[in-house]
Amino acid sequence: MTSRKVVSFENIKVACKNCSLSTLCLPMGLSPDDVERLDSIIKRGRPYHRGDHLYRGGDKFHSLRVITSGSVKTYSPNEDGGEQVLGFHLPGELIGLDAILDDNHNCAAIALETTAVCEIPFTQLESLSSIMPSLQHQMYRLLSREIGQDTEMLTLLGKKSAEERLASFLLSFSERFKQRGFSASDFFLSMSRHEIGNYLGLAVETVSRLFTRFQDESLLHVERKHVQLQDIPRLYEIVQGSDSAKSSQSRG
Amino acid sequence: MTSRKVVSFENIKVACKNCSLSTLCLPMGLSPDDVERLDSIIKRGRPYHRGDHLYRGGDKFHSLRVITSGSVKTYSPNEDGGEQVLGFHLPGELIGLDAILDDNHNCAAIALETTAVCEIPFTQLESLSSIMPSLQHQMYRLLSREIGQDTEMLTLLGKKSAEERLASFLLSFSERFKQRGFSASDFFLSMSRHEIGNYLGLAVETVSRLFTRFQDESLLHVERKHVQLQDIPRLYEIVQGSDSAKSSQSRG
DNA sequence: AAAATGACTTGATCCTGATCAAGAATTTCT
DNA sequence: AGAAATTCTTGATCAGGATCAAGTCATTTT
Repeated sequence: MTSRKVVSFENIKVACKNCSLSTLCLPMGLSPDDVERLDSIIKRGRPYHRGDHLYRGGDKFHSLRVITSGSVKTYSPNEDGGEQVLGFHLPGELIGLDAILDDNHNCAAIALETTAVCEIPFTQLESLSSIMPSLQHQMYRLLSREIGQDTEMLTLLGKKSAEERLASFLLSFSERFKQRGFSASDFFLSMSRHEIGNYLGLAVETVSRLFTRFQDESLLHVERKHVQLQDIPRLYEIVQGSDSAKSSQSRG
Repeated sequence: MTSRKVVSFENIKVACKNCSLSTLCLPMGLSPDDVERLDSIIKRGRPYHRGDHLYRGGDKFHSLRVITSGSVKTYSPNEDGGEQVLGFHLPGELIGLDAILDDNHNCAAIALETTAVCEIPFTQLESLSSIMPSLQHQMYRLLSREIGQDTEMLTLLGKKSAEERLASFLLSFSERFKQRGFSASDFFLSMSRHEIGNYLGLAVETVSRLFTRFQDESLLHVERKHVQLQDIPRLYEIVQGSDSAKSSQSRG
């Protein structure tokens, strides 16, 4: 056996340069050399199972994390025992950015299904970004993007009706699945109705009723976690908040 | 006149090292030398008047801005002509972070009163942060803080009642004025009731009624924009969402 | 397979806060 | 100063979505 050219399957899989997510992820836009250097500080652990915490509120912050497979819910435990769901994260997405401020996780992250992640020790990432302007720039961009996404969410929670919120939620998943090479119109949601409601500032019952209504209106077909979007353009109209979508076909 | 030691008032005023805000602002935690270097890239223009835009949605992004006096509202124009108020910014606060992503302002910023700002050209800031690890770290922290603040706001809009929202709003100003050396209990709000309502996801009328009610309950005294908080501890109880505050003295 | 558990749906009712409407106070304009 | 335009307040009514309650379906346990 010639050892030089033989690489095990595992070795191929775990490098950024071989990762199908690299165009969505931290290495986005970096040169191959830079990707290699970034890769050298990344740790890949065993996968998490459904319900496992990646980190909890109060945990010491050491690493940012990128989901590589599966999905994750982040949430902020609030004083009175409840929680606010902050986001649902798919492969390629970076979590933990809010913990940089004081080296402490103020939020928690939990696996919604079997989930693998890359861990990026932040101190090392910071050092690396000092000597790699493109990485520094990428970090600024990712942090900025997170802020932009949060402000979109503020608009959603501050101004949108229940149906606009759910339509927006579904289209967000549609777009993100599409980006990742999956169907934009046929997918499984890994979170419960309760979690969707919490995230969108709605009661479970409202979410359930809306799914039923959207199905009655032929916007989608839904069966438990399996969603098939049947009229994406009209979902976009609903998100716009214009009542054009309503008036053209109101109720059922 | 000996020219060496004579410095004009203006020269003193415009340097970070002489600025009373430096402990709240970008220079926070930097060494005097580093502050000096940061200072060298900062531009200080003429003040804005009430209603002037610092930037508009769609403007090309070139600088982050720090408010040095006055106050600023940031908002995101939404499709149907309306707007979502994203924040009210006081001296020492940094705005424009959301524009790093694509070198474009997606939001707008407008002066609520006569307002002075420092402009920090982002390209130069980025170069500087490459060679000044402490500045880079500070930037990461500020971006992370912004994310944390946004997620707090998500909880507010997703879960809190109208009275919890207004109490939270007032205490936020109370804390920020206090940090800046002003009274925590006696201040002027520079924004209109309409803008408060928009920010908090409430109708103007609701905001107005809540002010009246809070006054009836001796939580505060309000006259137009002038607010005097009379029972800060109870306002904190209200924010907690526990109905302890309600039950102890309901309505008036 | 039966029972238990938890997730989801559906229906009935209630309540918070929106909307509509009008008047009062303040600021701006001429 | 007087008129006009805003902003703010207050009252009356309405509605979207929460809450309460019960039942259905799916999954897990024994």
